[in-house]
Amino acid sequence: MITIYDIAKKANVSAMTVSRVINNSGKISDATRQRVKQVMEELHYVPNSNARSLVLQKTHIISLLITDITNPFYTTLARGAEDTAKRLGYKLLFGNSDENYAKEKDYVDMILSTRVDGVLFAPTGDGSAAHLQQLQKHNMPLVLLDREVPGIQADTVLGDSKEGARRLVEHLLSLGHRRIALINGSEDVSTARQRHVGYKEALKLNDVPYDEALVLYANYREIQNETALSQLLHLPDPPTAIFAANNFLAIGAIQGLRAQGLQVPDDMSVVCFDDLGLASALNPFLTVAAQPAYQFGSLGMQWLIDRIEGRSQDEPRTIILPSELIVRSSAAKLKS
Amino acid sequence: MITIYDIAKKANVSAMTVSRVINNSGKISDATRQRVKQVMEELHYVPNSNARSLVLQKTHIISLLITDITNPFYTTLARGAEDTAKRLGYKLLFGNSDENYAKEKDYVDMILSTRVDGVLFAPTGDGSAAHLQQLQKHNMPLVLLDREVPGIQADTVLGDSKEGARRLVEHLLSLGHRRIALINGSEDVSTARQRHVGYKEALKLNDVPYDEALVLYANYREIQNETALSQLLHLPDPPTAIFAANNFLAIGAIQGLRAQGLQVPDDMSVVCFDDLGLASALNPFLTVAAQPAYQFGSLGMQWLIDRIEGRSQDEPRTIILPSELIVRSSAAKLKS
DNA sequence: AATGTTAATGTTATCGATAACATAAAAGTA
DNA sequence: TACTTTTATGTTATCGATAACATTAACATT
Repeated sequence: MITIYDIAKKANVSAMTVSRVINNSGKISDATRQRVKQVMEELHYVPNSNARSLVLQKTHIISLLITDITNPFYTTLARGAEDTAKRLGYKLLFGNSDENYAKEKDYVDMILSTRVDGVLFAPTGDGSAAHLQQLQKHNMPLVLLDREVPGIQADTVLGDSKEGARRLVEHLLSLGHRRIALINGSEDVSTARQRHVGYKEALKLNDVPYDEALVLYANYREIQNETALSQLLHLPDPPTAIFAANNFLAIGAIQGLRAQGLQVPDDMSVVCFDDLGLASALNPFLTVAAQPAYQFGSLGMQWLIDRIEGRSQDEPRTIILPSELIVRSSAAKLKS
Repeated sequence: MITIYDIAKKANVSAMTVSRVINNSGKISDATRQRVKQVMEELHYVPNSNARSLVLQKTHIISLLITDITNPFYTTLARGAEDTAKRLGYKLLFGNSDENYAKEKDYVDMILSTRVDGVLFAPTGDGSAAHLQQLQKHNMPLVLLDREVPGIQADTVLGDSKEGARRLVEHLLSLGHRRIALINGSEDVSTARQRHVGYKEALKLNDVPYDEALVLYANYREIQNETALSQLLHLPDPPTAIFAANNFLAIGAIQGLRAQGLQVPDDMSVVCFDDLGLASALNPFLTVAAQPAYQFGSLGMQWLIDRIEGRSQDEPRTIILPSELIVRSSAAKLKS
């Protein structure tokens, strides 16, 4: 590989002069600048950012860790993060934890050893606390996305899980449903807990009794969950509607219902959190609380870079982004 | 940040000894090994991979460049690439060119300056040749994904665009359609050209005349293309079926048809390349030629690492992965 | 006992860049 | 003219790790 020394020799200057040309720093005569630039062109010189990072103590790389690259919520978020990073002169080192603490830990080690400038972190769940502490111990600038983690103080971009859940459930209530099941993510994840709270609130506000038997905790990625579903369907007084805590759970539920010969929304209404990207474009079917995924990424990245570049207050900021209730056709009036 | 020198001082050894402990190289007494390890734990030492890369001339980073992070084909591919990279001890530096040559160029510069060990490259189109040449000039190990680029010799993982197209069109022909439109990606992209060839072949084999007016070249990401569509619909003898060259184009077409009050498949049959991920799970509607996206990524990564680690022959390999025709309900028998 | 081996550790140079300090030549000033 | 200032460039040390080459000390061999 070509180094500044190769350039320096061929242009008859010192390496330092080459460095100055590259960085446009110091004073250089036009003649040498031209000459150096020409040699760089000729030899197709590309600076070695490892060497540069070593002296500058700055990589201009930001790590983005998400939990599921196949979920449109996260890919849209990633796009927001990427666009903003690029605009502000940072590269993205990308990781996918797969909702798996062991993978997440590996990525955290990688992040630290790569000496990235900061991390956009969508935690797997409360168990991410150890990993986040590790990052903070090393003073790694950090912004949390989508999920809070008890015990961790950091800039955080959240969605309005409670409020969104309340509105989805109230939508079902307004359609006449009284037996509404909640198929939730893991109890270990803040959004799942908040959606549960919103669900209870909606029931309470409308004087509908809360029934523990209608609430299931699964895993946000568990597309198929036959047992959970048939458990609900075999209750003495089964639900007439399902509130799924995210898009994958909703699809899993709908597939399960179909497998049992039940139609949505005729035999069962279904609503959920998070829109479906392409799927909704093709077939506007699911009634959802759509979160501003792109904004999660772009705002989070903005905040992170603010911190990296010292433009932030000391105390962490938190924002709760509103979601939008999109009423489509997967939930229908209760047949009396 | 803690360095090996901090460890060395506290453990009363030289930096070299610490390095030996870290890398398990050379001979070290159990006593010192223990002591050094303990100090590393205490100080939460994490090696600086920039420094390491500088001496070793190896980053253990592989760059993955895709053209559209919101397309399920590419996210699934990314997953395959990531899983394989991780298994073989490499990290992923991720980039999204957005089907945009300028962005692609920026990423190529980034790739070179980061001194990654290799690149998995899904090119934007024939215009990527310049970027690929730049990489090859620097001897960067390279595997091309999904699209070939004229003039570039490299390991390449392709889908069977021609064959897949032929089968999709023959499926439409078998349903009685004779006027079949092709809404294609840009002529600048090898897959679009191959799909065009497959389309023509199918017609020829079945003695259906080829009509230029039925063939449109768009852009793989152009979800909405009203003019193109109405152009087709206003032909003297309009098509009864559409073969869209990828999933996005199909969705765009279907949306456009709906906007005109036309139903799929009743008023128009639609088939396309590439499955839809979630969308198909929710609503098995589109008849598609599904490509093994995960395998694109995992095989490509495998090949790339083979090259990086010197386990490959000199001459480039090419593989063409078959696609699977999934017949669903978006294409129906022609009403006579 | 003298010498050769081996095991365990240390020293120095290096990767490719930049910061900080140094210097020579040109230009400005008294 | 002598001296200061400015401009353009060069030298050396440094970032944090590892390779290659020392150097001890302990042990084996004749």
